[in-house]
Amino acid sequence: MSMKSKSTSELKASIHRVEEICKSNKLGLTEIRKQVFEIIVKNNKPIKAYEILDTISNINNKPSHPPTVYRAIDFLIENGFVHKLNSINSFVGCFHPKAHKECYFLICKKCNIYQECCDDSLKDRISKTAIHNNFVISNTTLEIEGHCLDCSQK
Amino acid sequence: MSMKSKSTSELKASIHRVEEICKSNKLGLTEIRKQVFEIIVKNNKPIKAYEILDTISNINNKPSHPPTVYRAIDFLIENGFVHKLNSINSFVGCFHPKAHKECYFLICKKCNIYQECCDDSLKDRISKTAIHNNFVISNTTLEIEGHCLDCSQK
DNA sequence: CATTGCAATGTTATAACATAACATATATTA
DNA sequence: TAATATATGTTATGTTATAACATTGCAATG
Ligand SMILES: [Zn+2]
Ligand SMILES: [Zn+2]
Ligand SMILES: [Zn+2]
Ligand SMILES: [Zn+2]
Repeated sequence: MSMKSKSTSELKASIHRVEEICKSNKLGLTEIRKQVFEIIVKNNKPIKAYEILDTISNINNKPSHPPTVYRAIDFLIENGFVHKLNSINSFVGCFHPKAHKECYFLICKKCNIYQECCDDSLKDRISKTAIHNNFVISNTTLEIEGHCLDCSQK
Repeated sequence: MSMKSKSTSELKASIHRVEEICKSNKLGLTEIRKQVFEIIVKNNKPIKAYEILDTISNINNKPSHPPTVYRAIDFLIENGFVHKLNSINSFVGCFHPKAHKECYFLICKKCNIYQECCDDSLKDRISKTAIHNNFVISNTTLEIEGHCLDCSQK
């Protein structure tokens, strides 16, 4: 599996999926929340909150403020549509929302492309480590930084 | 293995170990760097940069500034004596510096105690995931948040 | 023993990331 | 419609981290 960016149809499907989930779960996918989600997924790479802020300000031709963006992000994260990458203070779209609670990531330091890598074997291994330490997991941050195939060949 | 805090003798050993490593590797363990390391390891729990700043200002009876603390932290991280927990913007001491490049963590959200959990099986699993994705790892953030045994029983 | 170079620290300012608090608007629903 | 809840606007501020440049102290070189 290479770390290519998403195709237009994948993006559209992803947006549509979020709309459907919101509809069937009676979640208010407001204009702002939808805009923020689209900005994040269409970016292909992890995006920063203030980049989203600039983008949304440009789109709407009027300045938005940090709380607007952070609130939308909070909504999207709470519902599993977006993840925060703590190691780089950035946000990415989830391409399999509701599939599982946690997602793990590969992040290329060179081209900034990222990839979700949520194998079960990894999940199991983390789970076993927790059990071995009598620890009850509530959430996991796994962010693997390095170089993707393309970038390590250059 | 429970998540108890370190004993006084463990702390002393940890500080002594860093001194020895610096001596034999000709690393300048200056007064400030030593102070910051001691503040971090003696804290037992993840500590924030500005808490270190306050502590060091009190100890020396004169105000220190952010760059002073961040520079010391950088030195300590570079040499593997301290880790940053990205999920909580905090710093912890390493109790087996140079043993391996990456450390993984269990962090109790209730009592804030943390535990390094660097099993090889976990490392291998992460390594396999990277290989499977043709990805070359440079550094890994694995932070498992939840509740320790004591806190989940309360 | 200058002088030069370098590593570390001091200092000031500001950048980057995030939230508090309260006002206003918009949508539900009684 | 009135009451309630949900979402957004707005201002200000809190928190985390770094840039940039001055100063110090110490050791290598001539
Ligand atoms: Zn995901
Ligand atoms: Zn790449
Ligand atoms: Zn460690
Ligand atoms: Zn605990």
